[in-house]
This record gives sequence, C-alpha cells and structure tokens, in this order.
Amino acid sequence: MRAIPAGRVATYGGVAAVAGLPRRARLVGRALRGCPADVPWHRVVASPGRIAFPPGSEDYEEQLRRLQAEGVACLGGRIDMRRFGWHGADLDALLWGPD
DNA sequence: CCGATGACTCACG
DNA sequence: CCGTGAGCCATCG
Repeated sequence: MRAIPAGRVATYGGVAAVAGLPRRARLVGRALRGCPADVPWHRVVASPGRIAFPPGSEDYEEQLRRLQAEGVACLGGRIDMRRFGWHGADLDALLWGPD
C-alpha cells in the first residue's frame, strides 16, 4: 500500500494480487479498516475507479478530499484509471526495487 | 457450528 | 447504466 505513489490510485483487487493473494479484494478492504496512520488507504478504490464508500458518507467525503489534495480528479464519482491508475510492479520489484 | 455480512470483482442480460 | 448471481473468506453474533 505504501508503495502506491501519491497522485495515483490502485484497486482492491490489484493490491491483493500484488500481495500474492489473487481474488481476495475483500480482504484488502478489511485490512484497511483501522490500519496504521501512515498507510495511504485513500489511494485504494474499487475496480471501475469508484470510491468504495457510500456516496455522501463521511468516509466517502474524507477519501475524496485526500485524493483531490493529491491531484486525483474524481469527475462524476469516477476516477480515470487510465490516467491515475497505478499499474504496480510485482512483489519482487517492490521489495528489491530497480536498485 | 452456522448463517449473515462486508472499504470487492467479474460475467451476463 | 443497472440489477443479479456467483466467487471470495475473515469476522461476528
């Protein structure tokens, strides 16, 4: 999660896959609940580029604020994944990095 | 032990 | 775009 750069977003399923847990998107959402403060939870959105919280809820607004603060546009409740989507590297690349 | 419940996703109509 | 249904599986009551 912390590997997701500011200004980009990843999907629940994507994070799960990178973590080596394919098809476990729900688990990522569960893990995000009450996660440490230094975890950029707001950079994780649902598959189509939509904030997963119920629109209008306090959590929804909070995430929207944080994303906009990083320059991520959310028009019509949608985030353009082709522009802001983070196509993360595989776990090895994340751990060992390109030097 | 068991059914219900999610910060999910994908396929289909 | 919207609903349905099927996977998913850790938690909860």
